[in-house]
Amino acid sequence: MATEFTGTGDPARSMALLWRTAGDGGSKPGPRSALDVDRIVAAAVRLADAEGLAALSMRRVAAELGVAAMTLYTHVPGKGELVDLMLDSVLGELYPDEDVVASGAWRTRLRTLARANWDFFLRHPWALHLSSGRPPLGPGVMRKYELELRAVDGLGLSEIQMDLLVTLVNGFVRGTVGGVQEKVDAERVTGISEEQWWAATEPYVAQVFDAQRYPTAARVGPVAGEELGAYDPDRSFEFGLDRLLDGIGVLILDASR
Amino acid sequence: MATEFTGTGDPARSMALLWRTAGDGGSKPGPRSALDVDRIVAAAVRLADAEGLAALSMRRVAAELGVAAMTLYTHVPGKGELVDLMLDSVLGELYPDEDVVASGAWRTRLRTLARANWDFFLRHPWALHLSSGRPPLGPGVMRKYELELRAVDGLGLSEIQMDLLVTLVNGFVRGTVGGVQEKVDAERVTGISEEQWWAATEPYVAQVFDAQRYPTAARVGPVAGEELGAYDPDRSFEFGLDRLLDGIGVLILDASR
DNA sequence: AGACGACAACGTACGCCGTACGGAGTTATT
DNA sequence: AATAACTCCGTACGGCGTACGTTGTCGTCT
Repeated sequence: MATEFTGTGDPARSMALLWRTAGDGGSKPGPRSALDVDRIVAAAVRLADAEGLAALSMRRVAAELGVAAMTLYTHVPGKGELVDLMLDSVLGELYPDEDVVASGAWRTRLRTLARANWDFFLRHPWALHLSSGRPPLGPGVMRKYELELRAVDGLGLSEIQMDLLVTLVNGFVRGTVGGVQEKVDAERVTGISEEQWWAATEPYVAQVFDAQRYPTAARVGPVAGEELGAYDPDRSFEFGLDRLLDGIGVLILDASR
Repeated sequence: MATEFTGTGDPARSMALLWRTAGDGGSKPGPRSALDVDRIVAAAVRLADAEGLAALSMRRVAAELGVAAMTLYTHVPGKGELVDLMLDSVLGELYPDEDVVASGAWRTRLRTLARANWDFFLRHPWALHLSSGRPPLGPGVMRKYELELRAVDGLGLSEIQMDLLVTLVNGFVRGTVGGVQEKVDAERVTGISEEQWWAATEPYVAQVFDAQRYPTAARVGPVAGEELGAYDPDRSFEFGLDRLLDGIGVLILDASR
């Protein structure tokens, strides 16, 4: 797999699809469609959740809906746009309680924000592999940006700092969840569990590993492997988040002086 | 694109390839090969650097080498293993001066480490899209892990904390570079510049954007867009790194007491 | 009522992809 | 000289995204 690229088509069409502003509801000639964008997007999300981005093909989605592959193209310009729609759609799940990210202490707010994104990526691992460079500017993305800005509002920070901070926390979650989630992904795709993989690989590592050349790794690796292998996988998330929040605290303290 | 998965084949074969422990040098029957693993990996890296992971196909790599597609399979078990080899190979570029990450103040060391990884991902954007869940345990990966552990050694931290810290900084870079690099990626792949894309999209955003519903975004978005659009793209990297280092400083201070 | 035209559905086909398989040619060893 | 191992690679299969054109359905207009 590699990252899907999107936004290659007509922006007007993409925006109309994202905001569902296409049909005016007036009756039109031609048969009523049994399909619509929402059903297609929902089926695609279900498929990607269950089997990963690699399994997401127009033919598979169509099959899921009991329809021929080309039928999808009546409703969606192409796969890229479908992926955009999928992402914007699932982003709507974030922060069901909108007030939670904007009330209470800043530390709690940011922790909630980070945790929500972390859970989100665990629920929809495929979202990790989507380009974040040119996000689909649909309602889901807009809402997410707004709510996250509220979480860092009123702290005496400049607008620039607010934007940078939101980007930072999102980047941190993306980066950190990657390491954990990709293990789960790999297990599902390859059918080989983490333990099986390590058991198969470890003997060969032992053959080539030179403790003279890598003394620090020789000391830390085994301890970390035992401790972190057995523990809850999101320990690195909590650890990182604590460090990050401490650092953000310094900034906020400075800003309030 | 979506993330490439690897490590599906025989671990013994993979490790032998990674460590180049296959041939014993003894003369063997059969014609001498004009090709070898290094040449294949180098060609693949060149291709991926220039045109991205999506353009990396066995046929293209073979063409680059003036050879038929299936010829590659004589030297490499499959595409997954080739990608493993590519990653381990380019990781060897990191930290050409090995002492730099292990000497001086911890803050400088970590800054150097992060910057090196940031530059690395800018040079080889495709590496971002590779699964970090089950890294190819070759010499490049081992060396990287060792050198990064040295950067956090001697600070009074436990082995676990050292491992977590290295993971954290790496995760931060991955997450942060993604946002920047994918803009560049998108530009290369789609042929549409960031400005062109925004110019084409902005009018439609204006139509659907509701400043009542998104007051904070309405306030911050334009400022951030102007300021960060014009500035050096790695400003968010520097900003994030400063926050992160401040947070790590708190941990190290605690550990030394 | 009948004709028209817009629309949904979709069969076929093209050029990509990774790679399984088996054959042809080459060369060090026996 | 015979053998066996080895490299190279032509062909083919089942997947992919999707361009194109046909068919059949239905709301609308005459």
